[in-house]
Order: sequence, then structure tokens, then C-alpha cells
Amino acid sequence: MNPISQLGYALLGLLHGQTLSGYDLRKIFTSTAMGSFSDSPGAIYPALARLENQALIEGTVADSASMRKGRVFHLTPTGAEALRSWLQEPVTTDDMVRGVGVLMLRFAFMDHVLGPAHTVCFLRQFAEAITAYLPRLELYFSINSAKMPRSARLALGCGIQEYAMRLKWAESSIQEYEREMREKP
Amino acid sequence: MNPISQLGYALLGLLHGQTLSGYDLRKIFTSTAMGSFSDSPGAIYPALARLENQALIEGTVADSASMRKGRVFHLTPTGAEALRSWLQEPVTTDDMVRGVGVLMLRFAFMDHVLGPAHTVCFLRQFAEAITAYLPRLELYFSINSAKMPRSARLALGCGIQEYAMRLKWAESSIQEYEREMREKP
DNA sequence: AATGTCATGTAACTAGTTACATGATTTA
DNA sequence: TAAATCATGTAACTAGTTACATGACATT
Repeated sequence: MNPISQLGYALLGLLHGQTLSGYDLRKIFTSTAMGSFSDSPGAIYPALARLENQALIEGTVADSASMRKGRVFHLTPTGAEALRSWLQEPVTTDDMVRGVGVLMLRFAFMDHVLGPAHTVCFLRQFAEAITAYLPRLELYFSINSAKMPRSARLALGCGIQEYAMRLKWAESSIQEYEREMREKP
Repeated sequence: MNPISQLGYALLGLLHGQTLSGYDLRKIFTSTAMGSFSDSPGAIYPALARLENQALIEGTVADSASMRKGRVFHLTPTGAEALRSWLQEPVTTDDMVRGVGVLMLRFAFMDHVLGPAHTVCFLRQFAEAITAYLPRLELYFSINSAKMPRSARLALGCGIQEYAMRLKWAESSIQEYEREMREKP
């Protein structure tokens, strides 16, 4: 049971509910807002091969008339399960420190894969993790800002504002989900 | 002339104007707001060795009474030059897509290494890169949001808000610099 | 004397990067 | 038919990860 890389999970998430070729996946990384991932063939094709070796995805030759020859991939039950259990991992403060990118990636897939109830649960954990982390950052700022170079202080201030904004975003997103769940339960 | 990794530049930046040991640098990554970097010895010591091999830093044995034995590093003129030229690289929209983390890292060191005039110049480029990228993101949102899963749409919305916030931050930071430069020119 | 933390390093492994190779299918 | 682009892959290299090794010094 090998670990799955971030790119691996991104691929699993994109393959949930649809079959795509390696080229399709590359195009998604080049042309959409998921540009933080590499679109290089040297990253994607080996990643797909690893997922296939672990039986998390399966590739079938697409001989459809409209498509050029090439394999399209779909999730196996094991792969879908791996995706679900990744999405259900608890949100830790550590995840915040290392970078919110992974958390937002998980969130983006979440509603589609796990449904709104789990998604709200994730947002609550997300908000709580920020609520735990933000005071630590602010304390650090108040202690050290005086002796930091100006641009370092400004950069830290920007980071603090980012977290504050994400907290507000999470709270308003929770409300959006709750409103909708009251309307159609 | 080998390329320098992100961690390498972070180390060069931290060693600008001060001498630190490998352990000192590790502690900075564990305990301060630079937690996005790994504090593992297996990352830092090889990175220091690479920088030393490229003659960008120099390690000298610290036999000061208060310190345990170990080497402390300082920038060589070549290393200082490499740091400066990294900090002076133009800000591209591509940098935005791949992630603002590197840009903020550069900014944090900038005032101390290059002075306020260059820092304002960087902030202007930063603001302009966002001004170029944000409409693209918003266009993508307006076209695709209807057919995206709700949480994916919310995640994209959060990303857009983040960029908008950073733009405001950059503008107010520019003003802060300009105010100060009017006061003491 | 024993234990714990300081401090530096190494080894095996993994995943990503750049750059190239290959062939099929459109388009000019 | 020549050029461009679709589509998949591979090879060499690099840097980072986890885990372990080592010894000096401090604390009890």
C-alpha cells in the first residue's frame, strides 16, 4: 500500500465520475485554474502508470471514431475508495502551515465525491484549524514585527490577512450549504 | 552554473547579513512563519553542501565558547550576487499561476537586500501581474461556474478573492513605501 | 553513569524536471 | 507531400523524504 502523491490524488479526483486520457488531463492542468500542477508528460504519464500498477485506475483503449487512438482511464472501486478516504482525512493545523493548496484541492472535489454533508464537516474543520492557527501567527507578529525588515513584516501581514479571509470564506460557505440543506433536506 | 532550488534561495536569503549554522536554519523553519519549508536535516544539510560546492556560501568552524562545535555559514560575494539577481527577476503572470509562495518569499527578503526602491518596483510588477491574471480567472469563472460542482466553484471563488486581496495589499504596501520615502528621501 | 538534547550528517527511495523520441492524424 | 499538432511515452538528472547513524555536551 504505497503512498499516493498530490498529483496522484489530483488525477484520481479528476477521474471521478468521468473517463479521461492522459492528454485530456494534461490539458486540464494547462488551461484551467489547476495550473499549480505540472502539465509535463514526464509527470503525468508516470503518475498514471503508478496509479494503474496500484490498481487504483484502469486504462482502456478508446477506439471511438472521433478520438485518436489512446487510452482513457477510469477509477476502479479501490481507487474511488482511496480518493474518498483522502478526502475524509481530518484537517490539521499542520496542513495550514504547510500550505492550504492541498486542502483547497481536497475541497474542490469534495462535494462531488462525498456530498454536501461531508463538505460542511470539512469546512467546519477548516475554519477551526484557522481559528487555532491565526492567533499563533498574530502572536508571532506582535512579538517579532518590530525587529523584522519592513518587507518581511508586510509579507507576514499579507499571510495573516489571507488566513483571515479564508476563515470568512469558510464561514460564508458553511452558511451557503446550510441554507441549501434547509431548502431541500 | 547550476540552478538553485527554492530552499537554496531561502537559505541564501536567511544568511544575508548574518551567519547561521545548519541547526539555526532548521529551527527557523520549525518555529517561525516559514513553516512551508522542510526542517528535516536530510533537506537542509545537502542543500547547504550544494551551495558551498557552488561557492555561494562558506562555512567556518565556530569555536566560540558559548556554542557547541559546528559550522556556521555566511554568504560569499558570489552568493550575495546570486541572491540579488534572483530578487531582481521580473514578476510574471506565470509566477502567479504556479503559486505566490515564491514571490512572497522573494518579497520578504527584498527590502533588506535591495532596499526600498527595488521593493516598490517589485510590488508594482506584482500588482500588475495580478491585474493581468485576475480577469482571466474571473472570465474562466463566469464561463464554467455553472457546470462546476458547488465546492469546486467555491474553491475557485476563494482563489479569486485571494488574488483580489493580494492586489489591495500590494497597493497599500506601495503607498506605505511611498509615504516613507517622501518623509526621508 | 545514564539519559536527553544538540548538531551534523548519510543512505535508500521517490517523484518531479527537462529534454528527447516516436508515430499517428490533420491541415495547408 | 510537408508541416503542425495530437498523443504517449522514456531517459537522465535533481532535490526532497524518511529513517537512521554518530558523537559531543548537558542534566539528573
